[in-house]
Amino acid sequence: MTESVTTGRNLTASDPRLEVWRTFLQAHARLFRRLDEELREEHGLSLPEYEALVQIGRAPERRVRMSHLAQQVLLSKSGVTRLIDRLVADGFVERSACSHDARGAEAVLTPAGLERLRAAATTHLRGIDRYFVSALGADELDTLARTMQAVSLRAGSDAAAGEACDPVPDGLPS
Amino acid sequence: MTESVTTGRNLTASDPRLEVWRTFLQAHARLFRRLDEELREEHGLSLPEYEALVQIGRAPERRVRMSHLAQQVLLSKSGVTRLIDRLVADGFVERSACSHDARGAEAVLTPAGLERLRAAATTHLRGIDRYFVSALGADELDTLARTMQAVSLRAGSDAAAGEACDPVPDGLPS
DNA sequence: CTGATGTCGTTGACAACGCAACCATATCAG
DNA sequence: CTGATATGGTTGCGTTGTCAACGACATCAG
Repeated sequence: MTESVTTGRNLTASDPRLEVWRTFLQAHARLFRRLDEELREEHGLSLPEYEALVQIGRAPERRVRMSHLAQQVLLSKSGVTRLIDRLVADGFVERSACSHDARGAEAVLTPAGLERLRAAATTHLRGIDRYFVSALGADELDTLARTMQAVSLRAGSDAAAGEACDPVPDGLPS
Repeated sequence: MTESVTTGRNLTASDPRLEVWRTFLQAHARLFRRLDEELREEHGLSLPEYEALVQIGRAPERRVRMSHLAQQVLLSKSGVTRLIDRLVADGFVERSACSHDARGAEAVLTPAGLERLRAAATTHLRGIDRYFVSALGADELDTLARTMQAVSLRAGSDAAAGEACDPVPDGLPS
C-alpha cells in the first residue's frame, strides 16, 4: 500500500510532498486574511487597495498607468479599473489622462490618499513582521525568496515572468 | 549578495524582506491560477472544487461533514455550501444526512464524482510536480514546509492586536 | 493619407465568496 | 421535562473579481 515516495519522478496522491503544497496554500490564506482584516479594521482598506496605493505612492510623480498597476497588484485589467473606482470614490486617488498616450489613464495619489497610505503602512509592516518575517530565519527568508522566484517562473502563465521591473525602491515618500 | 538587513527589529518600507513577501504573493497567484486553469480546461473543475472532491474521496466511506470540508478547503461555511451545490448539480456529489447528528449534512462522492476525481488527479499532480515540486530541491521543500507551518501558526491563531502567539502548541515539533 | 491591426481602459453580465440572519437540532442547567 | 444556550448548515445580500465585447487611440503598411 505504501508507495515509496521520493524515489521517482512521478508524484502520486500519497506523496508527502503534496502536504507541503497544502501547507503552502494554508499559510497563504491565513496570512492574507489576517493582513487584510487588520487593514480593514484599522484603516478601512482592503489588502489589494493598500497595495495599489503603495504602487502609486512609490512611483515617480505618484502616478501610475493602469496597465502597470494590474501587474503589480496581480489583478486583471477590469479588476484594476474597479479597484481604482473605489479608491477614487474614497478620495484617495484621482484619474488623469496620460500625456504620452491618449488611450492611457493614470492613477494619481491625492493628499488624502498619501495620508491614508502612510497610516496604513504602519499596520501592514507590523503585520508582515509579526506573521511573516519573524517566523523565518534570515537564511530561511533567503531560501524562500529563491524558491518562490523559481515557482513563479515556472508557473508564469505568459511570459512577463521575472521582468524585474522594480528599480528604485525609494520606499514610501516622506 | 544578500545583505544582512537584520539590523533592527522594525520593518521599514524599503526593507528588502518586503520583496520576499511580494514574491511569495506572486508565486501563489501564478501557481494557483495555472493549476486552476489546467483543471478547468481539461476537466471542467475549479481548483477548490477539485480539492473538495479529494477531501471527500479520501475520507472513509467517501463522505465528509460540511464543517470538516470547510477547514480543508479553506472556505467559509456558506462557501462550502455553495461549492457542494455546484458539485451536486454536476452529479459528482450527493448530500446525505449525518447519522449521528441530525443537524449535520455530509457530502458523498458519486461514482461519476470518483471517476472525475481520478481523471483530474492526473492533471493536478502533473501540475504540482511541474510548477511546484520540481522547482524545489528536497531540502528546500523541507524548509518550505517548516516555514509555511510557522507562518500558518502565527497568522492563524487569534492574536490580532495584542500579543505574539504562544509557540508551538504541540504536535508539530522542530 | 488611409485602412488594417494591436493596445489601453471601461462596461455589462456573471461567478464566487464572506457575513449576518436564520432555522433545526444538540446539549446542558435546573 | 423545560428552557437557555451552542452548533451545523442554508439563505439573502453585498462585495470583489473575471471574461468578453466595446470604443478610443496608436502604429504601421501601402
